[in-house]
Amino acid sequence: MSNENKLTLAGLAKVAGVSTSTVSRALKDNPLIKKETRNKIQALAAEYNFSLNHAASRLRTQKTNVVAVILNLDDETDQSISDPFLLKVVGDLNQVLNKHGYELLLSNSLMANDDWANYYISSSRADGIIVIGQGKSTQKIEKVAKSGAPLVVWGDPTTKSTYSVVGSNNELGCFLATKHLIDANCRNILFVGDPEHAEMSERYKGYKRALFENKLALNSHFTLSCDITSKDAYEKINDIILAKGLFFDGIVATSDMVALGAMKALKERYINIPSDVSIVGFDDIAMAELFHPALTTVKQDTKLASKIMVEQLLKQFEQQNADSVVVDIELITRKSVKEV
Amino acid sequence: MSNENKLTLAGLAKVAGVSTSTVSRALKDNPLIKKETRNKIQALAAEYNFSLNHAASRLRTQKTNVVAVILNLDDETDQSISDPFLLKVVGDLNQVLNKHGYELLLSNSLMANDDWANYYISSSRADGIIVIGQGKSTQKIEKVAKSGAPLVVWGDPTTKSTYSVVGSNNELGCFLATKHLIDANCRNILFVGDPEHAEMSERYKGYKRALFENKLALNSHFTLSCDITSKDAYEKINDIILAKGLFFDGIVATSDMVALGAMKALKERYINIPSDVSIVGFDDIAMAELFHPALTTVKQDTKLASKIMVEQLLKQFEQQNADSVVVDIELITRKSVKEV
DNA sequence: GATAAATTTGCAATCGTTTGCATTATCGGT
DNA sequence: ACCGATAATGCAAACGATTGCAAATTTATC
Repeated sequence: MSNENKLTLAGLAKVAGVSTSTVSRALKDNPLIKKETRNKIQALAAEYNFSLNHAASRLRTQKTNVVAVILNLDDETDQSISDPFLLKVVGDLNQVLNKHGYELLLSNSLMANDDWANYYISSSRADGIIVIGQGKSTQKIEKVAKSGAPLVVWGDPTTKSTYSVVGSNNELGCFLATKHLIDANCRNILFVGDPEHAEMSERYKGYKRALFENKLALNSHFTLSCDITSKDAYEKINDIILAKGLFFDGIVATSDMVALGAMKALKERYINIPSDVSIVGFDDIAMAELFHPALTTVKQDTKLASKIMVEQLLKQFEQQNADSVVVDIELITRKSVKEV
Repeated sequence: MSNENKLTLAGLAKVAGVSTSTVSRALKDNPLIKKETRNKIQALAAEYNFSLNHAASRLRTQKTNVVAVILNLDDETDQSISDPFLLKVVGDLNQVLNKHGYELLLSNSLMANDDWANYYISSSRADGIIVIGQGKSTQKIEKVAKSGAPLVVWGDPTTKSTYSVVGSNNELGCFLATKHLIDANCRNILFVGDPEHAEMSERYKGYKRALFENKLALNSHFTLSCDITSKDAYEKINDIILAKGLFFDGIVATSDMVALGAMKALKERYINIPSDVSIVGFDDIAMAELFHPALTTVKQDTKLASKIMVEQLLKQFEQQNADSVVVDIELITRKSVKEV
């Protein structure tokens, strides 16, 4: 309504009969100001429904209290932006950031130009950047790192980097997953995922190590490259069965969505899970246990991870430097792997 | 790195040998400035990696180019914030907003105080507000509406309101869903959802109308009140079967997550879907077709809805007023309802 | 070549808070 | 009642971009 005559600090000061400095301090409960004056002004502010102009304080303090969260997507497919796992991370981050008094500015890599530091930090839209996903190329991320902007990346923390990466131990996770299949007597294990993608390539290593340590041959036919979407997984599994028949008895999927897509393809061909083919996913999204059979998967603790990411970012706000940190993963055994 | 001597408009002006006004206009490609001057300055800006201080322009122009998106959650459970449907809407909104040059500030109703208009608009953190979900109480929303702030709500558009609501025709959606079950010869149809929740209560009406028009009795035993989470649905279905046995042959679920939770409970008891119990969901989340059996559900077109929501908001930025608009729903028949 | 008209550019105030420093009020002690 | 110390407040200069209006430059006209 009456937006044209919005009450400002100066206006409130006049009402209170004091200077703007006093009001400013009083509202921040600054002990420089006498207790009763503070109370009086705070009461007045409440009464008049006063709210600070945040744009002005940003300009003055050079602090935005905003963190930009960038969903780093490889391809322009709409699919990937709807991966429940990524969105879950966003939701969790939002909770934690809010708790620390920061707001979350959501972006995806398709938007905004390539110079993230410039766009978000220099232009003072945000105080720091959290990138979700390393993607296939870490070029843009490294550019941010080089600029010195506060930065935390959700990705693979075990690979050396100049910036703080927090994430699960992907190699270990996939090693455990593969090992679990081997223990269940699977001998022909398909790896379904995108080995070129940073995090996924670590998972691929884990897969290979498990095979190697168990003296199973690594056969390139058992690497099925596909996007990290259920749709693509569904199609690729369909195709490969059509082309080569059912030549595998286990699947390591690089994400739950991939696993679910694969399961759908199998079910449609009346291939039983887990007796014909065992499968293990990655992420442990909410849906995993709702599926039939309930999906055995490697759980990534997004809640804890979000907490850590924010902590690492806050450290950088205080000029401290922040290392990479690996978040524990856990194999959740359900029903999609046959029992021995 | 060199954050202390960040290049400002004035700095760039000095380099270019012109005034700040000229630079400011040149960067905006203002035709007031001679074409070659514009080019020269733009080139210089690129060379020096210049970026405007957005906080300053906000203050000056009183425009933030930010839209606050509030996830309006009823309960403090973490579950609901991870409902893939809601997050999908956020993702879609982000795409559309970006396309129009706006950024998305994500919030949930638990954060921020109760006076959203004050917090976001008066304090100039955002130019407008999009609320996702009407929740059980529309009090906070009405407060925003009363303040005159640009506002669009995702909810039930068929109920009268003073603000712009965009959403599906929930009554019709659930009517069709129920009708579909009746056509499949279901006679004892359970409604699973929260009739006190704004949108859900409309769905409840649709359910009741379908029963009524088909001369089926409405029995309060067939209304199963539960939260909009798979977990709660799972438990409630479990409980009710334990208490009363399998006294129903159809389920109308108010969301896909609820449907999935219910299906899990049924499957665990070896109740066949759809031959023993048919079920239809609401939303059509990505997972719906991956399930086994693939879930028949009422599709809400989030992409289109997001586009419309943003349009309605932009209208308000131009002082035009924006009506509520209903987005078409569609019954997607898959495999969770028995065929006749 | 002088003047009017059109095109470019610059001046300076403004947006609303914050904060170092100066100033004024208050208080205890003698 | 006076003085120094301490507490409480106010002054005024930033922060950096935008924009109405004035000024300067160029172009057109006779």
